[in-house]
Amino acid sequence: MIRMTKQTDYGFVLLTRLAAEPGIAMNAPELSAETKLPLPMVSKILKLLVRQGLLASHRGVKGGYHLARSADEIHAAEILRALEGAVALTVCIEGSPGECDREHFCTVRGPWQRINKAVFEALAGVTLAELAGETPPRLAQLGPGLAGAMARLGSGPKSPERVPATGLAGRIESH
Amino acid sequence: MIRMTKQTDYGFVLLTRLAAEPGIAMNAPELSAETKLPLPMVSKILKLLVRQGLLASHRGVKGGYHLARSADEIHAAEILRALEGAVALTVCIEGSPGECDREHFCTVRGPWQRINKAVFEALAGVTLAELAGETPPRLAQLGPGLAGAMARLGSGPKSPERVPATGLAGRIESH
DNA sequence: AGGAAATCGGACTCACTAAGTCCTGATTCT
DNA sequence: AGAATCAGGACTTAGTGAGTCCGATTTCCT
Repeated sequence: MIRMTKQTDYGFVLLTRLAAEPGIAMNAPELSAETKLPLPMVSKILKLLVRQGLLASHRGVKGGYHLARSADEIHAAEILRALEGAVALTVCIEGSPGECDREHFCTVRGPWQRINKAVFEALAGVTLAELAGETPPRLAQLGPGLAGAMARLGSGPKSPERVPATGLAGRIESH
Repeated sequence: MIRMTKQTDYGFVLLTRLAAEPGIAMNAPELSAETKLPLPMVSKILKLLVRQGLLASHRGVKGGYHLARSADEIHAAEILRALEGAVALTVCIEGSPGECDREHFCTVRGPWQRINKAVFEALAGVTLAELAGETPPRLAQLGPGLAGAMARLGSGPKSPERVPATGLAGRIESH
């Protein structure tokens, strides 16, 4: 089952939340409260996103996080790479020779590169703005909001089952 | 780092090998020897592929495995689903309502479905025949052949480092 | 100047699952 | 009948994702 990690899942939720109100900075406790994600986790991911250049931070009392760039300049592939370290299935990429012993006679190379490229382009074609776009900021603020479902998942009676974190991470049955 | 499991990686190697000589059945020890993959693992994966309908098996002394269908009727998405159980990143699929609490107000749904679809189509667009296609069967038989690189990887001085099995499983840096 | 409230960076534990092995039984050919 | 093969589990081990926590640093406010 190929799926993204919870960290990435959370990351999308956090970024989406921040993108909902451009320019406004939020700190970790605020984001944790709104998304119903555990604070240490939120903090960890925010730090990571800063290091990866997707967020900018401001320290101190009135500190917080905000998007490093406009939400329509950040696409899903970038977010995935920042959080997962990389995106897809094979190592056979044009840019990295020497990684694969089979390079010289590998017949699978071409098709896999095609697959990788298609996957990457699909991910690059979706911006954070689109992901957050239709959310009325009001809803996100008051609501269950963007990560509303997490409340239920988070408050369940100690249920460490294999429930995808936000419901984002999961699977695809053919179609 | 999103990547497929070794099991899937191995599965592709085995299927590609079988596709290289259509109609000819091979048993688990033969496949293990040619691909340099550990026999128990090979056996395990072959059994799985039979259960998933990609391979057909014949028991007994002259038993073995062969493709259940023509290699150009099997595509990568199918193989991935058979081995990974599922293919991609999100659970928000049209066919499965109720899986996600956020369904009603989820703004991320549309774009993620687009991503999922694109990924799936990329995978569905590559057939096993293409993956195996350009391999001269001769080479696969004598050669290092399709899984030749595994010899080196498998015979290394006890190195359980994070080396991708065949070099197939790995990552994509943007491009 | 000093305290409060943030972020930053890292080390750490725990649990789950992928990876791999092995054993027993069922089937088929010679 | 016997040998070779697939079938279907149970089982062990190692790696990593998930989550927590702490000390250090920076910044605002009084």
